Amino acid sequence: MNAFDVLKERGFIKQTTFEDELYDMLEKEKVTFYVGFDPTADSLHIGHYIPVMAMAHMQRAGHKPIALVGGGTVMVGDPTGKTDMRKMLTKEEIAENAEKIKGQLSRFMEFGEGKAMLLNNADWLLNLNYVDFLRDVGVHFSVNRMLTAECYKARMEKGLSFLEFNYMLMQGYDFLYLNQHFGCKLQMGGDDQWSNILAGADLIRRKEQTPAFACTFPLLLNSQGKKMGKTEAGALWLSADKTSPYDFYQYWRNVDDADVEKCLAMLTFLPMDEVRRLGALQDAQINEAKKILAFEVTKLIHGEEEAQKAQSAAEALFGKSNDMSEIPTTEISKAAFEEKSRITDIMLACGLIPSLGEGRRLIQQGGVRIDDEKVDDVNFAVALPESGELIIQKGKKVFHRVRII
RNA sequence: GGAGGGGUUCCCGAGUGGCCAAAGGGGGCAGACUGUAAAUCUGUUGUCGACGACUUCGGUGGUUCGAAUCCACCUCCCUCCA
Repeated sequence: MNAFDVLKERGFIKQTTFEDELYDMLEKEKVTFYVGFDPTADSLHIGHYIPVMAMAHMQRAGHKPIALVGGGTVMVGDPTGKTDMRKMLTKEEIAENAEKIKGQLSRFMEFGEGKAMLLNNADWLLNLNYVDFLRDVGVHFSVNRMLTAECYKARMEKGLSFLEFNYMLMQGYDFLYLNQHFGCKLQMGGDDQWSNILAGADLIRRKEQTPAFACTFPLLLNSQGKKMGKTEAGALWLSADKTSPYDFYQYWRNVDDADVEKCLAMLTFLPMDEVRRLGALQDAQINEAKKILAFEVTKLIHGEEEAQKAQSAAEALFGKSNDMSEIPTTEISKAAFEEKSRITDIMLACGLIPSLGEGRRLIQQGGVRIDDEKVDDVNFAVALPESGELIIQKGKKVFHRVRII
């Protein structure tokens, strides 16, 4: 099956250039393509996962991925769709983030001789000569045309610095560089990158007179058009330190009915027949599909063992099983417990609430239970449990174990 | 460089001397209803030893019994002109 068909069927294709030509090329040859990742944080989040999955599908179909860490381009910052200029990171922060992201990416693809490659554009961007670059690359860009690009619209209102205006040229140059040095012919990325990707493809066609293609993925939006993967704590991260496997699992277990099929198609490797079957389930039955979705995605990101644990924890709390072993747990020393045994203090110590006032509010509204007993006194003093542990429930879905040591 | 307009709580945005911990909306959290869904309705949303106290309205200093509100300086942003 042509890689393009696979991606299309699973909903990965948003826009492409010269679709027919691209299709033919993917049919006939092993295509080297690249996707860029900006090291703005020290972990990838779920938004990056769409491209990662797409790369994996491409690799399975026999093509050669290049994962490009934007260690050079972040120095400038992509203004696309942003209303404000991004906070500038120091060179040290960027280098550190780039390293961590490299580590994460290598879990999702096979790297090595003849397989996927991992590059950092800092290696060629940082030492560019300004005048040479302008004469070499800058001549091919029309400011008039750039200004009409959709991606700068938000900035035409609030202002765009010259620094950021150069971002497009740098990303375009990346593509050219990869084309010249590695025969890269296709750049893929989130749909917000469309303008930047086109810039590169055009640059190659102009300078090298050879074909180059652009292809974008849809952003992961829920049925209401909002970006998915946002939680109270911010983004849904791929690293276990930032988003625990349990929380990660719960996020997918709780997706909107309308989004289940799309998520299964894009975030898992389940065969499409199965995806369609699960997505068609109605009413309460669709919970089955959500369980599978949550398990599969958690497995891909955190491994089978963690996925299993997250699933048993969820079943213990919401369902039939009594296996309570995998709930998030906080250990409190006996001395500390005896000193501060007020329920709100304990919740604060567990990180369940940001302040005592918040805890008080929760209790007043009947949202706190200890070992399934509703707490109705704000100053309730928790008795030292004989078993050495207790389960605090916050709201309907958040469970936390306290173990006295 | 010149002229004008602004910086308010998580976000947007009211407030122009005491009645302001600060309207309204968004978002968040909780309750009801449910399928660990959505929609809807209700409550709540600075902190704390809590009918009180403390910290908050870009920063610093001042006027005043009393300042988010008035004055001075500083700083950042926007618009127009150069």
